[in-house]
Amino acid sequence: MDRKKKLGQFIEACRHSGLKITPQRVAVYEVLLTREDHPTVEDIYNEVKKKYPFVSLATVYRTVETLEELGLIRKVAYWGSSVRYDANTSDHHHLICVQCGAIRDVEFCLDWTPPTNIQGYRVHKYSLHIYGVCPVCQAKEN
Amino acid sequence: MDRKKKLGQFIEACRHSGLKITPQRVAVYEVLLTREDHPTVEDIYNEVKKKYPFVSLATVYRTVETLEELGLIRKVAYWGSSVRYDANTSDHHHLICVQCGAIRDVEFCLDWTPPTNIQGYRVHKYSLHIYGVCPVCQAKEN
DNA sequence: AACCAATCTGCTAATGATTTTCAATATAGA
DNA sequence: TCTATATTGAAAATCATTAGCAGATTGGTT
Repeated sequence: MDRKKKLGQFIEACRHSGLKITPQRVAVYEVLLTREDHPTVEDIYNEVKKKYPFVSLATVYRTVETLEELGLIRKVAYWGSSVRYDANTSDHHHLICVQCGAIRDVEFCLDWTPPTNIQGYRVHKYSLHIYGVCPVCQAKEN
Repeated sequence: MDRKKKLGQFIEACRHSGLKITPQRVAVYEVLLTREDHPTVEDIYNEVKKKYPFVSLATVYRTVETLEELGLIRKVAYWGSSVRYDANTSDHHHLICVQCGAIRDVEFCLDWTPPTNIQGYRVHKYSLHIYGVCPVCQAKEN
């Protein structure tokens, strides 16, 4: 579906910035396009390794940084100790499990727009973090 | 003002949990009660060192963990590489500078209450993260 | 189809933040 | 004051992330 389109945009963005299109880069971005759970770099690495067993963790770190600079992915403010990434760069909110750290997109919008100036800060954007217990962790409680 | 009261609650909580009341613990909590900028552990350490030059960074790490377990302080979901702590455990929102990472409390409330169940998550609470450029960084732009 | 310059990659070592280990010390209750 | 137990400081260990470098790939040229 629009995964194809997104990959096309990525190729385009690389060309535009003089970046080379390597299988590793494509693979990293594909993993991010596929997953809904806001994976860590380690998660992405494990996924990419299935296809390219020789890929290096350092390359995955470098690639997510590149993708972020291209504006194709975002860091997600997180709970645990590792950074998580999100290929959905449109405005949306997150649902965070306080037990296991799972992060999902919230499927509704809050129709609220912040003032452009709050307490002297020049405001860019906002995001809502909703904390709770995910269905999987609830099941474990019994 | 109610810093006294909060310290009293802390003493009480320690007694209740069989934790000893040490000058280091009190000092760490006092720093957190005083500061409005959601300091990192390193920040707290530097502040505590003024009073107790021999304090160890490890002790500060241990103490913030203890305080968090007691429910007296909270980790703040963060942007940069170090965890930041907040002695304000009531519901409130944060204003984050995307340049320098400064975090301030937002002085207004959003009168919105999330549903108690969202996409299967049992919702506890939420917080709003507003990103922008703080006055100090704006001044540096000139 | 082979060439070349520039960019990338994988490996390894370095860094920064946080946690653990452990012997010595301080606290709280008897 | 005495003692059991929790806590501390200092140093080593761990985890996530970044940097350095030599060899391999990419993409534009012949």
